[in-house]
Amino acid sequence: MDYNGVCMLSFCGQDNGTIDANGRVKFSPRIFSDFKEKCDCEVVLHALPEGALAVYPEDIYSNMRRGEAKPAESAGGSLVFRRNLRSFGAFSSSERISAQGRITIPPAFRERLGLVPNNEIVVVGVEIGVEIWSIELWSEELSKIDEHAIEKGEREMAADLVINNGG
Amino acid sequence: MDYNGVCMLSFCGQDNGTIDANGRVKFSPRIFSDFKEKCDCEVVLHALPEGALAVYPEDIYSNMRRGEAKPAESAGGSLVFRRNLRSFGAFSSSERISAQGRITIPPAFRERLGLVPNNEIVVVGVEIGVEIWSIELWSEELSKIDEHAIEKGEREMAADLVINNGG
DNA sequence: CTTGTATTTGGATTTATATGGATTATTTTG
DNA sequence: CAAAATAATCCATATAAATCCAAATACAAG
Repeated sequence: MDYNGVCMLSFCGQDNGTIDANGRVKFSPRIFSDFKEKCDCEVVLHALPEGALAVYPEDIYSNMRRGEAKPAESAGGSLVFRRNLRSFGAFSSSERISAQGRITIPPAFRERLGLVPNNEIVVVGVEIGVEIWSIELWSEELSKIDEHAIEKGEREMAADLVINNGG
Repeated sequence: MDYNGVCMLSFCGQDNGTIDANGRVKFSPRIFSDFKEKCDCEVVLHALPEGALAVYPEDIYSNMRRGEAKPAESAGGSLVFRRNLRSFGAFSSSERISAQGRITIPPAFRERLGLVPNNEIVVVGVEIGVEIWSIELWSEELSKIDEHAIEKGEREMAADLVINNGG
């Protein structure tokens, strides 16, 4: 069942939280409800290079990974191919969200992402799933997003000044 | 049976471990479960040139080698082909994972890969199987993977700033 | 060929850790 | 202000890791 009768937007908003002593994160009721509905709590965790832990419903992740044709045949002869398998295999993991809405961050991912026990974290909705950020890395990421948007806007304005006879 | 009812992704994640005094590595319950399911614990070990020991289910390894068609006919006339056969022949070996989830690294592979008794190792999931790395070589490999991902991301963001009239 | 020794292999026991649930406190909402 | 819902804490159980030990095998010497 959907959350409080509100169902239009899935996986949105930001929730602050902490990682408990055993490396577990608890989702807010809203996010928990979305995962129950979309994938019966079966998710894939993927450590992103920019420093966040993505949490996607399983089918979303499958679609992302589809298109890797014939992995076995290609792995023997190609270093590029093996590195590709490594960067997805090593940084992904199937997990299940518990009945209390908690998920354990695999130890191998913790250091890398700043997601160590007792730290403050932010759960960020990204429409197709959520991302878990350490509070420090999230504020850095926000700055980068802002910076990029401002730069892009300025370029757009500059382009608008150029007379375009073809228009 | 699959592990904990979670089965979508096989052979994923990273597990730290050690090689015991007799040169044996123990797989995590997850990885062990994947091998039981996929190949009844019959695997092929293959020492990769980048310094890891690949552990593949037997049929995966067969598929990998199938790309190299008709070895008998080709071997007579081609040095490249003979060398290919040699490097796979010399650096591969069939093994069976024990009932406790342990595997013995053949002595011939140890020195070459830094996989000597009492060393720290990392078992890395690569979707079609796993790789066993010495902790030192793995952190070097990780740096290379990270560097590549970061460079790729920066180029993508830079491209997004360019005004595209065709859009 | 036989016996003694060393090595290796597999399994059992102990110790530590992680998981899930229950309880209590806090906050929110009507 | 009361009731419900959510968050935080704590604890019991289950699970996995580490250590240790015994059996089996291989090896060497006599």
